[in-house]
Amino acid sequence: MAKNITPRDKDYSQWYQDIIKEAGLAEHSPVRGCMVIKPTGYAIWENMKSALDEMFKDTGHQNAYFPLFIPKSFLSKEANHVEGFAKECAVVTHSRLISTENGVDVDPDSRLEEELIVRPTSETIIWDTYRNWIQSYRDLPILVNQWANVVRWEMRTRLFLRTMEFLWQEGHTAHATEEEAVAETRQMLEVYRTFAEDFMAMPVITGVKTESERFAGAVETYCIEALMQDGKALQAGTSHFLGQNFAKAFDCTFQDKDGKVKHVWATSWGVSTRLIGGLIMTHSDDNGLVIPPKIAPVQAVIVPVYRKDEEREVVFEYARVLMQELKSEGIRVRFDDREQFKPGWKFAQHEVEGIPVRLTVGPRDVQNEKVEFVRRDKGEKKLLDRAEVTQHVVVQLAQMQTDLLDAARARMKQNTREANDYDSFKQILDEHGGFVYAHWDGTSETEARIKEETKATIRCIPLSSGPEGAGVCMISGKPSTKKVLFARAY
RNA sequence: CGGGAUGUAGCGCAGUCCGGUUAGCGCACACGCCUGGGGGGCGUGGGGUCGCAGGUUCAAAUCCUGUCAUCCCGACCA
Repeated sequence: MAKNITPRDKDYSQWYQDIIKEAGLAEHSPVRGCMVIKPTGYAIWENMKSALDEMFKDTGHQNAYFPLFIPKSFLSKEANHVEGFAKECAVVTHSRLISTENGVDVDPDSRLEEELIVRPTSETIIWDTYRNWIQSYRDLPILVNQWANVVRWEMRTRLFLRTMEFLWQEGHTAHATEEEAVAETRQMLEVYRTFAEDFMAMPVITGVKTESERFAGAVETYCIEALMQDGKALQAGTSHFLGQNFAKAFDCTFQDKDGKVKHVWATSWGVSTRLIGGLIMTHSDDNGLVIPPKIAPVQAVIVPVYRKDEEREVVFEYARVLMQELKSEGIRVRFDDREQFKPGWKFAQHEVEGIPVRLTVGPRDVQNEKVEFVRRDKGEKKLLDRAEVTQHVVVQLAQMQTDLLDAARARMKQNTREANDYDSFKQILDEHGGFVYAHWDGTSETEARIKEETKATIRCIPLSSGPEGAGVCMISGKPSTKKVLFARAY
């Protein structure tokens, strides 16, 4: 039905790229692995951003901004951190260009005394800064977030899911006690879970990462894991308890109430534009993008239908009054009065773009005081009395929001299975993909072997969901207190 | 970074194997008329250094070398 969109069952990866292109979310830049986020894609990000930002403020955080460039020496201070990021850093070595016959070249005389690293994440520069902000327990906690871009030199990239430069937010907090820092880590994980479910309509499993999947430099990494339509998992957000690792590396101490000098306890947490990829792969269909109303840049579009100029006039008037009425209810509405496109073309295009609600008005409707209503996720047309339109739209936008979450939850449930031995584990992965709960002995050797043999990784050790009960590891037969969550992942 | 594929108008493609008029088609775009409740019709137009750089040749989209980018599969990662 939709031109230019490859059906999911034919080629899921191609479908994903087609959606991004046809819905006008982003495109490739001339530089490998980077993307241009187009206005529609950026509007989605802005909506996500403002919802999250409000949640951060509500939990006591403030925004600040730290620089893009980090002195090379900073990266070497926390051993695990260095090791984790060393292989994917962009390095600035020179500060000038000179004109040549063929254009420009790097001026060899402009070599920097200390090279600069384009931040892959900001822990180091932030902790170097916090050291100066903190002297006493009275200076704590520091609850700061920043919205920024970061660069990680990736081998293989995919629009939104993994790009060399991406947009994100990174929260960095400093606390006087371990308990407080852990509570902060858990609190922000909960913020992410709430955001994913309430705004993105994307159900997630919360849990703890294993040592091998842990953030470089963290003591514990918590995460939200989502399940995409093709049965692959997506890490959608992380919240790290950093212990005193960075405080020690950057000599960040405070004098406590008891007069003793102690190292500060830290957290960091982030979500990125990767979430947009998750959003696409959670709800969209073969006709194009489907996005929850709370995140949709345009929530309702009005399409006029007319033949003659007289009809055009009355239909436009009817539509404009309706638009104002919807606007006054706080609905993001667009009146598609473009002359160059036919109604049928507009219908198809709005579906590709994922506008949640479409209202069609023609001469017949003006005559009969009706409006045609269609919801993007349902597709059925419904003729409404003019008087009930606005209320209906308000109700249906809210309903669509919960319907999308319910549908995604049902799909997650349907694609979550338990394996009690390694053979059935492999069989489930090959036949269905999805989430698989299984017993694991807790060793990284076993984890590595499973990954090697099946491509599945431990997504997390679930916090509150999933099957309870002890058993034995499907590989080693050693005791396991609880099943952990496996999947092949993006 | 290894293996494979691709790059020709804004988009999708043919032409490349086997070099030879003015590089073609569909959609989109501009203009006109008919149209308009699910991607309309007819007509007339505009738009290309064939990814880029070298080379072979009387002659290169086509052959050779290099390079950049994209996609898929691996290794690495949010």
